Amino acid sequence: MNDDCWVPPTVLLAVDLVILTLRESQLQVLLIERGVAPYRGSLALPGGFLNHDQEDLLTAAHRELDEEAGLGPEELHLEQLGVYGTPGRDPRGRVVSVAYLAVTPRLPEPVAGTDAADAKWTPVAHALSDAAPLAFDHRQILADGVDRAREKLERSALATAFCGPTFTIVELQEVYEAVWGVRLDPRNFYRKVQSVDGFIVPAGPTRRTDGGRPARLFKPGPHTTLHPPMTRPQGPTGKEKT
Amino acid sequence: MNDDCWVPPTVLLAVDLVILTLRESQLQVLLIERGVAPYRGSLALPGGFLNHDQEDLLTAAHRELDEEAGLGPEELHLEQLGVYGTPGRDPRGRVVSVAYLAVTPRLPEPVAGTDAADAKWTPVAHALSDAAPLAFDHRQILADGVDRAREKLERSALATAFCGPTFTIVELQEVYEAVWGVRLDPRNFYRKVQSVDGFIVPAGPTRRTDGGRPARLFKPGPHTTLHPPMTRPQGPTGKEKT
DNA sequence: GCCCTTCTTGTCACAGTGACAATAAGCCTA
DNA sequence: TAGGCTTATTGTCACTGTGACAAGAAGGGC
Repeated sequence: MNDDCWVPPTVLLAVDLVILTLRESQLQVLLIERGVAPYRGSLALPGGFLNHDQEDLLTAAHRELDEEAGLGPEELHLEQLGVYGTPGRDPRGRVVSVAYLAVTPRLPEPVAGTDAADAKWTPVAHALSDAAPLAFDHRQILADGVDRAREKLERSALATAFCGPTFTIVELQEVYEAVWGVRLDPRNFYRKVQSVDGFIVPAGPTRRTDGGRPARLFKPGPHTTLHPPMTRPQGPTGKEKT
Repeated sequence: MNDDCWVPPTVLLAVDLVILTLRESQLQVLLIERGVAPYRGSLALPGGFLNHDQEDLLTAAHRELDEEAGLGPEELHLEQLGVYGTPGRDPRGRVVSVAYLAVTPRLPEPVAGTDAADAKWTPVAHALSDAAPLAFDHRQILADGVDRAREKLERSALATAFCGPTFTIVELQEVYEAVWGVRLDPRNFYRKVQSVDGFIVPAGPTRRTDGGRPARLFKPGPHTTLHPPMTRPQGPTGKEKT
Protein backbone atom coordinates (compact mmCIF):
# COMPACT_ATOMS: atom_id res chain seq x y z
CA MET A 1 0.00 0.00 0.00
CA ASN A 2 2.30 2.75 1.25
CA ASP A 3 5.29 2.00 -0.86
CA ASP A 4 6.73 5.32 0.11
CA CYS A 5 8.23 4.65 3.49
CA TRP A 6 8.99 1.00 3.12
CA VAL A 7 11.91 -0.87 1.65
CA PRO A 8 10.83 -3.93 -0.29
CA PRO A 9 12.89 -7.08 0.19
CA THR A 10 15.47 -8.08 -2.38
CA VAL A 11 16.25 -11.50 -3.71
CA LEU A 12 19.03 -13.22 -5.60
CA LEU A 13 18.15 -13.90 -9.19
CA ALA A 14 19.44 -16.85 -11.15
CA VAL A 15 18.76 -18.54 -14.46
CA ASP A 16 18.65 -22.28 -15.05
CA LEU A 17 18.68 -24.06 -18.37
CA VAL A 18 16.94 -27.19 -19.55
CA ILE A 19 18.89 -28.11 -22.67
CA LEU A 20 17.40 -31.04 -24.51
CA THR A 21 18.72 -33.03 -27.41
CA LEU A 22 18.34 -36.40 -29.04
CA ARG A 23 21.16 -38.89 -28.73
CA GLU A 24 20.98 -42.55 -29.55
CA SER A 25 17.24 -42.24 -30.07
CA GLN A 26 16.87 -41.02 -26.52
CA LEU A 27 15.80 -37.70 -25.15
CA GLN A 28 18.76 -36.38 -23.20
CA VAL A 29 19.44 -33.36 -21.05
CA LEU A 30 22.66 -31.54 -20.32
CA LEU A 31 23.64 -31.75 -16.67
CA ILE A 32 26.70 -30.58 -14.82
CA GLU A 33 28.32 -31.95 -11.74
CA ARG A 34 28.42 -29.25 -9.14
CA GLY A 35 31.91 -28.39 -7.98
CA VAL A 36 30.93 -26.17 -5.09
CA ALA A 37 28.54 -26.28 -2.18
CA PRO A 38 25.66 -26.55 -1.83
CA TYR A 39 24.90 -29.89 -3.41
CA ARG A 40 28.58 -30.32 -4.24
CA GLY A 41 29.00 -33.42 -6.35
CA SER A 42 25.35 -33.59 -7.29
CA LEU A 43 24.07 -33.28 -10.80
CA ALA A 44 22.29 -30.06 -11.64
CA LEU A 45 20.98 -28.06 -14.53
CA PRO A 46 23.41 -25.54 -15.97
CA GLY A 47 22.75 -22.07 -14.66
CA GLY A 48 23.95 -19.30 -12.45
CA PHE A 49 23.38 -15.90 -10.98
CA LEU A 50 22.96 -12.72 -12.88
CA ASN A 51 26.34 -11.26 -13.72
CA HIS A 52 25.49 -7.75 -12.78
CA ASP A 53 22.67 -5.60 -11.73
CA GLN A 54 21.60 -4.63 -15.20
CA GLU A 55 21.90 -7.89 -17.07
CA ASP A 56 18.85 -8.92 -19.00
CA LEU A 57 17.34 -12.29 -18.16
CA LEU A 58 17.49 -13.66 -21.68
CA THR A 59 21.02 -12.36 -22.04
CA ALA A 60 22.02 -14.14 -18.87
CA ALA A 61 20.45 -17.33 -20.13
CA HIS A 62 22.40 -17.10 -23.36
CA ARG A 63 25.57 -16.37 -21.46
CA GLU A 64 25.14 -19.45 -19.31
CA LEU A 65 24.32 -21.46 -22.39
CA ASP A 66 27.63 -20.42 -23.83
CA GLU A 67 29.66 -20.74 -20.65
CA GLU A 68 28.35 -24.06 -19.47
CA ALA A 69 27.47 -25.78 -22.70
CA GLY A 70 29.67 -24.08 -25.24
CA LEU A 71 26.66 -23.26 -27.33
CA GLY A 72 26.85 -19.80 -28.83
CA PRO A 73 23.80 -17.62 -29.20
CA GLU A 74 23.10 -19.19 -32.56
CA GLU A 75 19.58 -19.71 -33.64
CA LEU A 76 18.95 -21.81 -30.57
CA HIS A 77 15.35 -22.06 -29.53
CA LEU A 78 15.40 -20.51 -26.04
CA GLU A 79 12.10 -20.13 -24.29
CA GLN A 80 11.10 -19.06 -20.84
CA LEU A 81 9.81 -21.96 -18.85
CA GLY A 82 8.82 -20.39 -15.58
CA VAL A 83 9.99 -18.99 -12.27
CA TYR A 84 10.94 -21.08 -9.31
CA GLY A 85 11.10 -19.11 -6.12
CA THR A 86 9.87 -21.19 -3.23
CA PRO A 87 11.57 -19.98 -0.06
CA GLY A 88 14.14 -22.50 1.03
CA ARG A 89 14.76 -24.00 -2.37
CA ASP A 90 18.34 -22.77 -2.09
CA PRO A 91 20.15 -22.98 1.25
CA ARG A 92 22.22 -19.91 0.36
CA GLY A 93 19.27 -17.61 0.78
CA ARG A 94 16.26 -16.37 -1.10
CA VAL A 95 17.10 -17.35 -4.63
CA VAL A 96 14.57 -16.98 -7.38
CA SER A 97 15.41 -18.80 -10.55
CA VAL A 98 14.10 -18.23 -14.05
CA ALA A 99 14.17 -21.42 -16.08
CA TYR A 100 14.68 -21.52 -19.82
CA LEU A 101 14.17 -24.33 -22.27
CA ALA A 102 16.59 -24.93 -25.14
CA VAL A 103 16.61 -27.56 -27.82
CA THR A 104 19.62 -28.44 -29.92
CA PRO A 105 20.38 -30.90 -32.73
CA ARG A 106 22.26 -34.07 -32.14
CA LEU A 107 25.75 -33.20 -31.02
CA PRO A 108 28.52 -35.69 -31.76
CA GLU A 109 30.40 -35.27 -28.47
CA PRO A 110 29.54 -33.98 -25.07
CA VAL A 111 31.02 -30.53 -24.82
CA ALA A 112 34.54 -30.97 -23.53
CA GLY A 113 37.57 -28.88 -22.87
CA THR A 114 35.32 -25.94 -22.27
CA ASP A 115 34.78 -23.93 -19.18
CA ALA A 116 32.55 -26.55 -17.75
CA ALA A 117 34.11 -29.75 -18.94
CA ASP A 118 32.04 -31.68 -16.47
CA ALA A 119 28.90 -31.09 -18.48
CA LYS A 120 27.43 -34.35 -19.64
CA TRP A 121 24.41 -35.52 -21.55
CA THR A 122 22.11 -37.68 -19.51
CA PRO A 123 18.99 -39.54 -20.61
CA VAL A 124 15.98 -37.69 -19.30
CA ALA A 125 14.42 -40.90 -18.06
CA HIS A 126 17.43 -41.47 -15.85
CA ALA A 127 17.67 -37.87 -14.66
CA LEU A 128 14.06 -37.98 -13.56
CA SER A 129 14.37 -41.31 -11.84
CA ASP A 130 15.15 -41.65 -8.18
CA ALA A 131 18.56 -43.03 -9.09
CA ALA A 132 19.97 -39.60 -9.87
CA PRO A 133 18.72 -37.00 -7.43
CA LEU A 134 19.25 -33.56 -8.91
CA ALA A 135 20.27 -30.53 -6.89
CA PHE A 136 17.76 -27.96 -5.66
CA ASP A 137 14.34 -28.32 -7.28
CA HIS A 138 15.93 -29.10 -10.61
CA ARG A 139 14.06 -32.32 -10.97
CA GLN A 140 10.82 -30.39 -11.00
CA ILE A 141 12.21 -27.85 -13.45
CA LEU A 142 13.37 -30.62 -15.75
CA ALA A 143 10.01 -32.34 -15.57
CA ASP A 144 8.29 -29.09 -16.45
CA GLY A 145 10.68 -28.56 -19.33
CA VAL A 146 10.04 -31.98 -20.76
CA ASP A 147 6.32 -31.45 -20.42
CA ARG A 148 6.61 -28.18 -22.25
CA ALA A 149 8.58 -29.81 -25.04
CA ARG A 150 5.98 -32.53 -25.37
CA GLU A 151 3.22 -29.99 -25.72
CA LYS A 152 5.11 -27.80 -28.13
CA LEU A 153 5.78 -30.72 -30.39
CA GLU A 154 2.07 -30.89 -31.02
CA ARG A 155 1.47 -27.36 -32.14
CA SER A 156 4.83 -25.91 -33.11
CA ALA A 157 7.68 -26.83 -35.39
CA LEU A 158 9.92 -27.40 -32.37
CA ALA A 159 10.69 -30.92 -33.52
CA THR A 160 12.87 -29.59 -36.32
CA ALA A 161 15.07 -27.94 -33.70
CA PHE A 162 16.20 -31.41 -32.66
CA CYS A 163 17.42 -32.07 -36.19
CA GLY A 164 20.22 -30.63 -38.25
CA PRO A 165 19.67 -28.20 -41.11
CA THR A 166 18.26 -31.01 -43.22
CA PHE A 167 16.67 -34.24 -42.14
CA THR A 168 14.61 -37.14 -43.35
CA ILE A 169 11.05 -37.75 -42.36
CA VAL A 170 12.08 -40.82 -40.45
CA GLU A 171 14.52 -38.76 -38.41
CA LEU A 172 11.75 -36.34 -37.61
CA GLN A 173 9.58 -39.25 -36.58
CA GLU A 174 12.29 -40.43 -34.21
CA VAL A 175 12.13 -37.06 -32.48
CA TYR A 176 8.43 -37.41 -31.89
CA GLU A 177 8.80 -40.97 -30.71
CA ALA A 178 11.59 -40.18 -28.29
CA VAL A 179 10.03 -37.09 -26.78
CA TRP A 180 6.53 -38.45 -26.57
CA GLY A 181 7.68 -41.93 -25.67
CA VAL A 182 5.43 -43.62 -28.19
CA ARG A 183 5.65 -45.58 -31.42
CA LEU A 184 4.18 -44.08 -34.55
CA ASP A 185 3.21 -45.65 -37.86
CA PRO A 186 5.76 -44.53 -40.48
CA ARG A 187 3.18 -44.48 -43.27
CA ASN A 188 0.71 -42.31 -41.42
CA PHE A 189 3.45 -40.08 -40.03
CA TYR A 190 4.82 -39.57 -43.51
CA ARG A 191 1.45 -38.56 -44.84
CA LYS A 192 0.57 -36.42 -41.87
CA VAL A 193 3.77 -34.45 -41.59
CA GLN A 194 3.67 -33.54 -45.24
CA SER A 195 0.10 -32.37 -45.10
CA VAL A 196 0.84 -29.85 -42.36
CA ASP A 197 1.06 -26.52 -44.07
CA GLY A 198 4.55 -25.02 -44.07
CA PHE A 199 6.03 -27.46 -41.56
CA ILE A 200 8.75 -28.94 -43.73
CA VAL A 201 9.83 -28.35 -47.30
CA PRO A 202 11.94 -30.53 -49.58
CA ALA A 203 15.63 -29.67 -49.41
CA GLY A 204 16.82 -29.99 -52.94
CA PRO A 205 16.88 -33.28 -54.82
CA THR A 206 19.55 -34.41 -52.38
CA ARG A 207 19.37 -37.76 -50.72
CA ARG A 208 21.19 -39.76 -48.12
CA THR A 209 21.57 -43.46 -47.79
CA ASP A 210 21.11 -45.72 -44.84
CA GLY A 211 20.94 -49.29 -46.03
CA GLY A 212 17.62 -49.42 -47.76
CA ARG A 213 15.99 -47.04 -50.17
CA PRO A 214 17.46 -43.51 -49.85
CA ALA A 215 15.23 -41.04 -48.09
CA ARG A 216 14.30 -37.61 -49.29
CA LEU A 217 15.74 -34.68 -47.40
CA PHE A 218 13.71 -31.87 -45.94
CA LYS A 219 14.36 -28.66 -44.10
CA PRO A 220 12.18 -26.59 -41.74
CA GLY A 221 9.36 -24.80 -43.48
CA PRO A 222 8.26 -21.20 -43.13
CA HIS A 223 5.63 -21.77 -40.46
CA THR A 224 6.39 -22.24 -36.79
CA THR A 225 2.83 -23.07 -35.80
CA LEU A 226 1.30 -26.29 -37.04
CA HIS A 227 -2.06 -26.57 -38.75
CA PRO A 228 -3.48 -29.00 -38.25
CA PRO A 229 -1.51 -29.90 -35.13
CA MET A 230 0.35 -33.16 -34.76
CA THR A 231 -1.84 -35.23 -32.52
CA ARG A 232 -0.34 -37.28 -29.77
CA PRO A 233 -1.74 -40.80 -29.69
CA GLN A 234 -3.26 -42.47 -26.68
CA GLY A 235 -5.93 -40.28 -25.14
CA PRO A 236 -3.82 -38.47 -22.55
CA THR A 237 -4.62 -39.60 -19.05
CA GLY A 238 -7.68 -37.54 -18.34
CA LYS A 239 -6.50 -35.99 -15.14
CA GLU A 240 -9.02 -35.70 -12.39
CA LYS A 241 -9.67 -32.43 -10.68
CA THR A 242 -8.82 -31.33 -7.14
CA MET B 1 32.20 -19.65 -12.05
CA ASN B 2 33.80 -18.75 -8.75
CA ASP B 3 30.71 -18.14 -6.71
CA ASP B 4 32.84 -18.13 -3.63
CA CYS B 5 34.41 -14.72 -3.58
CA TRP B 6 31.72 -12.84 -5.41
CA VAL B 7 28.48 -11.26 -4.34
CA PRO B 8 25.72 -11.76 -6.86
CA PRO B 9 23.48 -8.79 -7.57
CA THR B 10 20.09 -8.57 -5.96
CA VAL B 11 16.85 -7.41 -7.48
CA LEU B 12 13.44 -6.27 -6.32
CA LEU B 13 10.78 -8.88 -6.84
CA ALA B 14 7.17 -8.07 -7.58
CA VAL B 15 4.06 -9.89 -8.69
CA ASP B 16 1.50 -8.61 -11.18
CA LEU B 17 -1.93 -10.01 -11.83
CA VAL B 18 -3.94 -10.35 -15.00
CA ILE B 19 -7.46 -10.89 -13.72
CA LEU B 20 -9.93 -11.64 -16.46
CA THR B 21 -13.69 -11.89 -16.40
CA LEU B 22 -16.67 -11.65 -18.67
CA ARG B 23 -18.96 -8.66 -18.34
CA GLU B 24 -21.60 -7.62 -20.81
CA SER B 25 -20.40 -10.26 -23.22
CA GLN B 26 -16.98 -8.67 -23.24
CA LEU B 27 -13.65 -9.91 -22.00
CA GLN B 28 -12.60 -7.49 -19.28
CA VAL B 29 -9.54 -7.06 -17.11
CA LEU B 30 -9.17 -5.55 -13.67
CA LEU B 31 -7.02 -2.43 -13.69
CA ILE B 32 -6.15 0.03 -10.96
CA GLU B 33 -5.33 3.66 -11.23
CA ARG B 34 -1.93 4.24 -9.74
CA GLY B 35 -1.92 6.64 -6.82
CA VAL B 36 1.83 6.97 -6.50
CA ALA B 37 4.77 7.58 -8.76
CA PRO B 38 5.96 6.28 -11.08
CA TYR B 39 3.18 6.33 -13.63
CA ARG B 40 0.95 8.11 -11.13
CA GLY B 41 -2.54 8.37 -12.56
CA SER B 42 -1.94 5.72 -15.18
CA LEU B 43 -3.82 2.46 -15.34
CA ALA B 44 -1.90 -0.61 -14.32
CA LEU B 45 -2.34 -4.24 -13.46
CA PRO B 46 -2.84 -4.99 -9.78
CA GLY B 47 0.35 -6.10 -8.13
CA GLY B 48 3.11 -5.20 -5.75
CA PHE B 49 6.36 -6.13 -4.13
CA LEU B 50 6.98 -9.11 -1.98
CA ASN B 51 5.93 -8.41 1.57
CA HIS B 52 8.96 -9.89 3.17
CA ASP B 53 12.03 -11.82 2.41
CA GLN B 54 10.47 -15.22 2.85
CA GLU B 55 7.11 -14.77 1.17
CA ASP B 56 6.29 -17.37 -1.45
CA LEU B 57 5.51 -16.11 -4.93
CA LEU B 58 2.11 -17.74 -5.18
CA THR B 59 1.27 -16.55 -1.70
CA ALA B 60 2.18 -13.02 -2.67
CA ALA B 61 0.01 -13.28 -5.74
CA HIS B 62 -2.95 -14.44 -3.67
CA ARG B 63 -2.33 -11.66 -1.18
CA GLU B 64 -2.39 -9.03 -3.90
CA LEU B 65 -5.47 -10.64 -5.35
CA ASP B 66 -7.16 -10.19 -2.02
CA GLU B 67 -5.81 -6.72 -1.29
CA GLU B 68 -6.39 -5.15 -4.64
CA ALA B 69 -9.38 -7.02 -5.92
CA GLY B 70 -11.07 -8.24 -2.79
CA LEU B 71 -10.96 -11.78 -4.07
CA GLY B 72 -10.13 -14.27 -1.39
CA PRO B 73 -7.98 -17.31 -2.04
CA GLU B 74 -11.05 -19.25 -3.06
CA GLU B 75 -10.78 -21.77 -5.80
CA LEU B 76 -9.58 -19.09 -8.16
CA HIS B 77 -7.60 -20.34 -11.10
CA LEU B 78 -4.21 -18.70 -10.58
CA GLU B 79 -1.49 -19.60 -13.00
CA GLN B 80 2.02 -18.37 -13.57
CA LEU B 81 2.27 -16.42 -16.77
CA GLY B 82 5.92 -15.53 -16.95
CA VAL B 83 8.68 -13.29 -15.69
CA TYR B 84 9.25 -9.77 -16.88
CA GLY B 85 12.65 -8.46 -15.95
CA THR B 86 14.00 -6.26 -18.70
CA PRO B 87 16.35 -3.73 -17.15
CA GLY B 88 14.73 -0.33 -17.16
CA ARG B 89 11.14 -1.53 -17.17
CA ASP B 90 10.71 0.14 -13.80
CA PRO B 91 12.33 3.52 -13.15
CA ARG B 92 12.68 2.69 -9.47
CA GLY B 93 15.42 0.20 -10.11
CA ARG B 94 15.91 -3.38 -11.16
CA VAL B 95 12.48 -4.81 -10.63
CA VAL B 96 11.66 -8.29 -11.80
CA SER B 97 7.99 -9.09 -11.91
CA VAL B 98 6.30 -12.45 -11.91
CA ALA B 99 2.95 -12.31 -13.68
CA TYR B 100 0.00 -14.48 -12.79
CA LEU B 101 -3.22 -15.12 -14.66
CA ALA B 102 -6.54 -15.35 -12.85
CA VAL B 103 -10.02 -15.93 -14.16
CA THR B 104 -13.18 -15.19 -12.25
CA PRO B 105 -16.91 -15.49 -12.89
CA ARG B 106 -19.04 -12.54 -13.79
CA LEU B 107 -19.03 -10.17 -10.82
CA PRO B 108 -22.02 -7.90 -10.40
CA GLU B 109 -20.11 -4.80 -9.29
CA PRO B 110 -16.57 -3.62 -9.58
CA VAL B 111 -14.97 -4.23 -6.23
CA ALA B 112 -15.63 -1.12 -4.14
CA GLY B 113 -15.08 0.07 -0.63
CA THR B 114 -12.09 -2.17 -0.41
CA ASP B 115 -8.48 -1.35 0.04
CA ALA B 116 -8.14 -0.41 -3.57
CA ALA B 117 -11.44 1.19 -4.39
CA ASP B 118 -9.99 2.54 -7.58
CA ALA B 119 -9.93 -0.90 -9.15
CA LYS B 120 -12.09 -1.04 -12.22
CA TRP B 121 -13.02 -3.52 -14.88
CA THR B 122 -11.93 -2.47 -18.33
CA PRO B 123 -12.63 -4.17 -21.65
CA VAL B 124 -9.47 -5.88 -22.80
CA ALA B 125 -9.85 -4.47 -26.28
CA HIS B 126 -9.71 -0.98 -24.83
CA ALA B 127 -6.87 -1.69 -22.44
CA LEU B 128 -4.77 -3.00 -25.30
CA SER B 129 -5.57 -0.11 -27.58
CA ASP B 130 -3.39 2.95 -27.82
CA ALA B 131 -6.13 4.94 -26.14
CA ALA B 132 -5.25 3.66 -22.69
CA PRO B 133 -1.50 3.36 -22.24
CA LEU B 134 -0.80 1.08 -19.30
CA ALA B 135 2.02 1.62 -16.85
CA PHE B 136 5.35 -0.17 -17.13
CA ASP B 137 5.26 -3.08 -19.58
CA HIS B 138 1.80 -4.06 -18.43
CA ARG B 139 0.38 -3.88 -21.90
CA GLN B 140 2.69 -6.68 -22.94
CA ILE B 141 1.87 -8.69 -19.85
CA LEU B 142 -1.83 -8.27 -20.49
CA ALA B 143 -1.44 -9.30 -24.11
CA ASP B 144 0.46 -12.40 -23.03
CA GLY B 145 -2.23 -13.19 -20.49
CA VAL B 146 -4.99 -12.94 -23.03
CA ASP B 147 -3.04 -15.11 -25.42
CA ARG B 148 -2.59 -17.68 -22.73
CA ALA B 149 -6.28 -17.66 -21.93
CA ARG B 150 -7.12 -18.13 -25.60
CA GLU B 151 -4.86 -21.13 -25.82
CA LYS B 152 -6.05 -22.68 -22.59
CA LEU B 153 -9.63 -22.46 -23.71
CA GLU B 154 -8.79 -24.95 -26.40
CA ARG B 155 -7.32 -27.68 -24.28
CA SER B 156 -8.45 -27.06 -20.73
CA ALA B 157 -11.70 -26.51 -18.90
CA LEU B 158 -10.69 -22.92 -18.15
CA ALA B 159 -13.86 -21.63 -19.78
CA THR B 160 -15.92 -22.85 -16.86
CA ALA B 161 -13.90 -20.58 -14.58
CA PHE B 162 -15.58 -17.63 -16.28
CA CYS B 163 -18.99 -18.97 -15.26
CA GLY B 164 -20.67 -19.40 -11.93
CA PRO B 165 -21.12 -22.76 -10.22
CA THR B 166 -23.75 -23.69 -12.78
CA PHE B 167 -24.24 -22.40 -16.28
CA THR B 168 -26.03 -23.06 -19.52
CA ILE B 169 -24.34 -24.19 -22.67
CA VAL B 170 -25.14 -20.88 -24.30
CA GLU B 171 -23.38 -19.07 -21.49
CA LEU B 172 -20.35 -21.24 -22.00
CA GLN B 173 -20.48 -20.47 -25.67
CA GLU B 174 -20.46 -16.77 -24.91
CA VAL B 175 -17.20 -17.25 -23.04
CA TYR B 176 -15.58 -18.83 -26.05
CA GLU B 177 -16.94 -16.21 -28.37
CA ALA B 178 -15.78 -13.32 -26.20
CA VAL B 179 -12.30 -14.63 -25.50
CA TRP B 180 -11.64 -15.89 -28.98
CA GLY B 181 -13.43 -13.03 -30.64
CA VAL B 182 -15.38 -15.26 -32.98
CA ARG B 183 -18.94 -16.40 -33.63
CA LEU B 184 -19.78 -20.05 -33.17
CA ASP B 185 -22.71 -22.11 -34.37
CA PRO B 186 -24.91 -22.89 -31.34
CA ARG B 187 -25.96 -26.27 -32.70
CA ASN B 188 -22.43 -27.48 -33.33
CA PHE B 189 -21.14 -25.97 -30.10
CA TYR B 190 -23.87 -27.74 -28.19
CA ARG B 191 -23.00 -31.07 -29.72
CA LYS B 192 -19.27 -30.56 -29.42
CA VAL B 193 -19.13 -29.41 -25.83
CA GLN B 194 -21.19 -32.34 -24.69
CA SER B 195 -19.08 -34.86 -26.52
CA VAL B 196 -15.91 -33.75 -24.73
CA ASP B 197 -15.30 -36.32 -22.07
CA GLY B 198 -15.75 -34.99 -18.54
CA PHE B 199 -15.90 -31.31 -19.52
CA ILE B 200 -19.34 -30.50 -18.19
CA VAL B 201 -21.99 -32.55 -16.43
CA PRO B 202 -25.70 -31.84 -15.99
CA ALA B 203 -26.48 -29.99 -12.77
CA GLY B 204 -29.67 -31.51 -11.56
CA PRO B 205 -32.95 -31.22 -13.43
CA THR B 206 -32.84 -27.52 -12.67
CA ARG B 207 -33.52 -24.96 -15.29
CA ARG B 208 -33.48 -21.25 -15.75
CA THR B 209 -35.54 -19.09 -18.06
CA ASP B 210 -34.55 -16.32 -20.37
CA GLY B 211 -37.40 -15.60 -22.77
CA GLY B 212 -37.43 -18.67 -24.93
CA ARG B 213 -37.18 -22.31 -24.07
CA PRO B 214 -35.49 -22.84 -20.69
CA ALA B 215 -31.95 -24.07 -20.90
CA ARG B 216 -30.48 -27.01 -19.09
CA LEU B 217 -27.96 -26.26 -16.38
CA PHE B 218 -24.50 -27.76 -16.21
CA LYS B 219 -21.54 -27.64 -13.90
CA PRO B 220 -17.84 -28.26 -14.46
CA GLY B 221 -17.00 -31.91 -15.02
CA PRO B 222 -14.25 -33.97 -13.46
CA HIS B 223 -11.65 -33.44 -16.17
CA THR B 224 -9.56 -30.31 -16.54
CA THR B 225 -8.00 -31.33 -19.83
CA LEU B 226 -10.19 -31.55 -22.90
CA HIS B 227 -10.31 -34.53 -25.22
CA PRO B 228 -10.81 -33.91 -27.97
CA PRO B 229 -9.83 -30.26 -27.67
CA MET B 230 -12.14 -27.42 -28.56
CA THR B 231 -10.88 -26.23 -31.90
CA ARG B 232 -10.66 -22.56 -32.64
CA PRO B 233 -12.12 -21.71 -36.04
CA GLN B 234 -10.34 -19.82 -38.77
CA GLY B 235 -6.93 -21.31 -39.47
CA PRO B 236 -4.81 -19.18 -37.13
CA THR B 237 -2.62 -16.78 -39.04
CA GLY B 238 0.23 -19.04 -40.00
CA LYS B 239 3.02 -16.92 -38.64
CA GLU B 240 6.10 -16.66 -40.76
CA LYS B 241 9.48 -17.37 -39.33
CA THR B 242 12.24 -14.91 -38.51
C1' DG C 1 -54.66 -21.27 -29.07
C1' DC C 2 -51.16 -18.76 -31.87
C1' DC C 3 -46.87 -16.44 -32.43
C1' DC C 4 -42.27 -15.49 -31.02
C1' DT C 5 -38.03 -16.65 -28.94
C1' DT C 6 -34.55 -19.71 -27.62
C1' DC C 7 -32.92 -24.29 -26.66
C1' DT C 8 -32.15 -29.03 -28.31
C1' DT C 9 -32.03 -32.83 -31.57
C1' DG C 10 -31.07 -34.47 -36.34
C1' DT C 11 -29.13 -34.98 -41.06
C1' DC C 12 -25.59 -34.93 -44.55
C1' DA C 13 -21.40 -34.33 -46.92
C1' DC C 14 -16.61 -34.15 -46.23
C1' DA C 15 -11.86 -33.83 -44.31
C1' DG C 16 -8.58 -36.12 -41.32
C1' DT C 17 -6.86 -40.38 -39.18
C1' DG C 18 -5.64 -45.14 -37.84
C1' DA C 19 -4.88 -49.70 -39.66
C1' DC C 20 -2.68 -52.08 -43.09
C1' DA C 21 -1.11 -53.60 -48.17
C1' DA C 22 1.62 -52.76 -52.04
C1' DT C 23 5.20 -50.67 -54.70
C1' DA C 24 9.84 -48.33 -55.35
C1' DA C 25 14.90 -47.80 -54.83
C1' DG C 26 18.98 -48.53 -53.24
C1' DC C 27 22.77 -52.04 -51.51
C1' DC C 28 24.70 -56.76 -51.16
C1' DT C 29 25.64 -61.22 -52.57
C1' DA C 30 26.10 -64.94 -55.56
C1' DT D 1 23.35 -59.09 -63.30
C1' DA D 2 19.47 -61.36 -61.16
C1' DG D 3 17.69 -62.14 -56.85
C1' DG D 4 17.17 -60.88 -51.98
C1' DC D 5 17.20 -57.63 -48.15
C1' DT D 6 16.16 -53.23 -46.15
C1' DT D 7 13.97 -49.04 -45.85
C1' DA D 8 11.23 -45.27 -48.07
C1' DT D 9 7.07 -43.84 -50.32
C1' DT D 10 2.42 -44.30 -52.25
C1' DG D 11 -2.35 -46.21 -51.81
C1' DT D 12 -6.75 -48.02 -49.92
C1' DC D 13 -10.56 -48.28 -46.75
C1' DA D 14 -13.48 -47.72 -42.93
C1' DC D 15 -14.61 -44.63 -39.39
C1' DT D 16 -14.81 -40.43 -36.51
C1' DG D 17 -15.28 -35.64 -35.86
C1' DT D 18 -16.82 -31.23 -37.89
C1' DG D 19 -19.12 -27.49 -40.47
C1' DA D 20 -23.38 -26.20 -42.64
C1' DC D 21 -28.08 -26.20 -42.14
C1' DA D 22 -33.19 -27.93 -41.01
C1' DA D 23 -36.54 -29.33 -37.90
C1' DG D 24 -38.65 -30.18 -33.45
C1' DA D 25 -39.45 -28.87 -28.36
C1' DA D 26 -40.57 -25.76 -24.51
C1' DG D 27 -41.65 -21.63 -22.47
C1' DG D 28 -43.78 -16.63 -22.36
C1' DG D 29 -47.00 -13.08 -24.13
C1' DC D 30 -51.17 -11.82 -26.37
